[in-house]
Amino acid sequence: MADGERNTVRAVERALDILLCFSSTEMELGLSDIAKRVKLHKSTVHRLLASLESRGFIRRDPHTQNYRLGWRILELVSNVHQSGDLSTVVLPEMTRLRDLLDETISLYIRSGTERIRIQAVESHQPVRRVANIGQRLPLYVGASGKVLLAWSPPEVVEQVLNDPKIPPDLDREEFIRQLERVRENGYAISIEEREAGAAAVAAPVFDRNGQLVAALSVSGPADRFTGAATLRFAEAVTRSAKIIHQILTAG
Amino acid sequence: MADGERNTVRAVERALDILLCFSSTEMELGLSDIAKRVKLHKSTVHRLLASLESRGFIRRDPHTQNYRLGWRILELVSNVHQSGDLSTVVLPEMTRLRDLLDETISLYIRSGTERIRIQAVESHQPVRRVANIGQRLPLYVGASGKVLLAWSPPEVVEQVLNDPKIPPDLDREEFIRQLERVRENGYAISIEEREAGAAAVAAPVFDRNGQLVAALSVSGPADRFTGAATLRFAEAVTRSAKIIHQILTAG
DNA sequence: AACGAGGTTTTGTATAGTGAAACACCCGGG
DNA sequence: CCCGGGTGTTTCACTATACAAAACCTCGTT
Repeated sequence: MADGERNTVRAVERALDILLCFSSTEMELGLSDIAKRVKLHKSTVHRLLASLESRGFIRRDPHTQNYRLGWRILELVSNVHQSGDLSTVVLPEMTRLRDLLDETISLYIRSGTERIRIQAVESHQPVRRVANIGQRLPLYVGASGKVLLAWSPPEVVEQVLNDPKIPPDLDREEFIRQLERVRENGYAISIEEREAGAAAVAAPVFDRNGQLVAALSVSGPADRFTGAATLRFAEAVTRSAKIIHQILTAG
Repeated sequence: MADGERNTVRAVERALDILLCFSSTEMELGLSDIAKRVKLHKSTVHRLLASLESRGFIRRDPHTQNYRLGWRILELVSNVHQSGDLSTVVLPEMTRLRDLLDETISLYIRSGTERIRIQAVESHQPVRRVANIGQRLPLYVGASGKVLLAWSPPEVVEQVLNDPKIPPDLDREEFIRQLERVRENGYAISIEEREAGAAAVAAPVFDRNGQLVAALSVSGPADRFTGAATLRFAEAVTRSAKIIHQILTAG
């Protein structure tokens, strides 16, 4: 349904692709910039931008006249999270876990062949893992990715391993064995696997029906994720995942 | 340019109107619901929703199959505010003011004939003003609205007073006199003007060129906004507005 | 069974969306 | 001065994309 190839409106998809140009670190973009990124003619982009601007999703910076995200996004964001939602319900326990470990706590869900960080509580330490809510990351790398795959149906693992973006040298059988190990351990560890200098430990969060709903992770600089600390993190994150499961079961 | 009547793409505007159905308190909506709200045929709405879903702006709740805002909004929101931005720069001072007064502090900008709350720090009190970032409100009512108009060009005041949404019984001359009074005082007070039980005091924030950029307001339950307290709030909010002006001038 | 509610699919058509070109403006260099 | 390169804005001929209506499907209720 949501594969984007059927029964959709091309003009709308193009406009949304323009909007997504602003989801990276770029703050302001000019018309030609955007046209290059989305590979459309300038005049088409100009019109699509005018449409986005007409509804407040895009605005023009008063000084530079470059395009920026509009305030309308703010208006919507309070409705993405809502009470009773997973991302809201888990926040107190994530905050408690952050206070216990003083590392950055993130909650990921799987969306297709990616994971999305839908909630985060950052460490207070000067050197910490920065955690942008909404960020999308691969599933085939990192502790949380492995947790999300370890408890997903085999078709999902297959789909991920068939993703063209996957490194050609990834050993499928070794990867499957890793997922088995994650299931046995009940958590996953990654040391500088996705990003140099960064490490994480993640545990699965199950809902009231025993279905995987999210991965809870603690992440930070790799030099703080060694031997005894890693085990301590694993215990704590696993315990919190169970507490969240109880909350979801009771709620 | 951004009046939405020229050189825009109708399909895109329609899709965005659908997205805006979710900006009120509605969390989930069905196809027929949405079609009624935007006054389009079901099949059109179905296609537009599929387009929004293809890019992650809309998702379907796994249990109810109703439509909800997608996670993509989260991904964008971190780019609406950015360091160096007004809404980011003022946050420490707003937090300090909230801690001083223990009332909700908001920052509004004018956008056309409306005001938008672009930043907020809520009171800790059990009964407090709730402040949703991104909310749009009229300019012709409320302390912040009057502040934003009092320092706007006359054409803007004219435009606002000609807005069809304005109450027919609004006394234009009295309103103009109120704006003059606001300019003399250097702040505005509103008691149960926009909303029963709620009151606010607001002061103007100027940029380095002496141009009005925002209104800083303190708001809460009306019964806490009486005589001496109101004056105290006025002094404090005006002082903070000046501090913000200094920050903007220095930065 | 019929009916009404919800959502999904199909289809003919005309108009809405498109891209290319022209235009406007700015800047820097010769 | 002209030229070229960059930015953004406007116009217009053309056609295929977006549309709405109808049909269809499922489910629950009477």
